[in-house]
Amino acid sequence: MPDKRTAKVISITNTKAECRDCTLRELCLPLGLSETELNAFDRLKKRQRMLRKGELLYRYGDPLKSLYAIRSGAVKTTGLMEDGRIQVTGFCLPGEMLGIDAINDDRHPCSAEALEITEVCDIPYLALEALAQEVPGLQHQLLRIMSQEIVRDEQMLMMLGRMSAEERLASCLISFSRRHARLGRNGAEFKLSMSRQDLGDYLGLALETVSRLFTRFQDEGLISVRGRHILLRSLDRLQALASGGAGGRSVHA
Amino acid sequence: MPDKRTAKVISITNTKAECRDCTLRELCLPLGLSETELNAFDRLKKRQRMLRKGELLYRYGDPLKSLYAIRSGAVKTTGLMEDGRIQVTGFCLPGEMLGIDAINDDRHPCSAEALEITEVCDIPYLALEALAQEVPGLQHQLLRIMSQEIVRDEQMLMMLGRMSAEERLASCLISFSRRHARLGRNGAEFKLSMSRQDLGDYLGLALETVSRLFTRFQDEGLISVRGRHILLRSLDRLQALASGGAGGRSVHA
DNA sequence: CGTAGCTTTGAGTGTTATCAACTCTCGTGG
DNA sequence: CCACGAGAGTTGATAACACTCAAAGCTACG
Repeated sequence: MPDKRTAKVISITNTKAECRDCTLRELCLPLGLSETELNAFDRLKKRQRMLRKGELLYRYGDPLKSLYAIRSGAVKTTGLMEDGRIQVTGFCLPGEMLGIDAINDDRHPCSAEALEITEVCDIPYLALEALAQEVPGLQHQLLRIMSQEIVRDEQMLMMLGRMSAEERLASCLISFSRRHARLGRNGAEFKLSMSRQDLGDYLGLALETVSRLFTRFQDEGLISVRGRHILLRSLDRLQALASGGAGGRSVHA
Repeated sequence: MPDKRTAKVISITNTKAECRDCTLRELCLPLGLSETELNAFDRLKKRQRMLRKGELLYRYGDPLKSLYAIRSGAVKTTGLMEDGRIQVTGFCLPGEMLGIDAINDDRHPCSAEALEITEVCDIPYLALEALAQEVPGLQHQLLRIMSQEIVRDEQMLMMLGRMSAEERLASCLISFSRRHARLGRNGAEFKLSMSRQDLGDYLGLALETVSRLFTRFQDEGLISVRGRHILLRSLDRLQALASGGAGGRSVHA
């Protein structure tokens, strides 16, 4: 996958990164920091770099050096079972953080792979923890983000444990929609950066099932699909589906 | 469920609790704190109280006041779907912590219910966060515990997303075994404090499936079951089962 | 323009859910 | 001490949802 010919084009790697100038400031780790705190945080030497599609940010077992923030693009994190089965534990979009599950024992318990050209921001962890000791707002924000990750995982547990295939895909689409909207993009129309296989490995479904569901949702007028291009046509009915509502008909709660 | 007659017996509630005297010190939040740090931590006013079977420690939506550590007994945490379906997101045994998923937005995103007589330790959260700001070891330990929770949830995702019913129950039994052993108890023999229904709601299975699996495991000589009393007869073969090994035969890796 | 990988679609199967009846256990009160 | 009842657990029959295997259609990239 590494391609020699484009290598020098990517030498934009290892630029210094400052949050004060970043458009994602208010969606990312620095959210809620005061002016002073933000300045302190920007003294932390963060690195910005670029990953090509398929490149790994870190790999299962790697020692924890940094946490990562996505600036653009998309990343999937995958856990591996002994017998080779894969579970995608999450997709990361811009403004979201990555790697906090490594704090527990200083090693990454999963691998992270870029799904497209992706800019990430390295935040050296030891320095971050030290700084959080000084800056109350930062400690709080760090704890908050970790707690949020736990909540997300628990919602995912609910999804995998108790939802039908249909409900899972509907929830997933709604989640993507919300996260796109958060970035100021159109929440009703977006391009998936992951394959059907990845979606299946995330939702606990076979890729064929995911594919069939896309066609079904389209036939029912819920969405339009062309390959990875998605248009949500009825968010209401999707939402009803996602929460176990009666077979896709919209429900007036 | 609340029973007037036993009420005054339970008035051991609201005792002050000190970690220095607690046998679980090395398994719980204070793990790894220095003598000085532990003293500082003990200045935090923690409360000890008792829950009877069925009592709720907190309920979905409650504001975050404290984190909780289990001293004895067992607790289950449950998320609820709009249509009433339940997902048990975890079981908590002594030495384990509870409530950290509430930090994200200052409300508990799930309910916590005692499965038997249970002693818990209230750790007021605001004071804890403030203290963590002063005591580096404590901040670190707090971050570590949260990260650990994320790792656990991710393993659970793998389980629900990719494992068969058989593999799920085997993993679950092994997990209980390890956690009992950690407490210095016999890891091969223990009493489940939860119903088949609870186990099903945790593993994403119907209670009937759980029941059938117990009988099957027993027939195959993997375990002995009498109601909630479990004896693990072949940890090796269970382990093989849990990791997708060939139908229960022991595998020489 | 060809090829490799991704996606769709179909047919058949299997695991697990659901529904229903029966049994066991344990706590309660007679 | 025994009888009773309720909740928990077991077992069986049936059905559905999603998986697997297989093949054909697309897309995108070189």
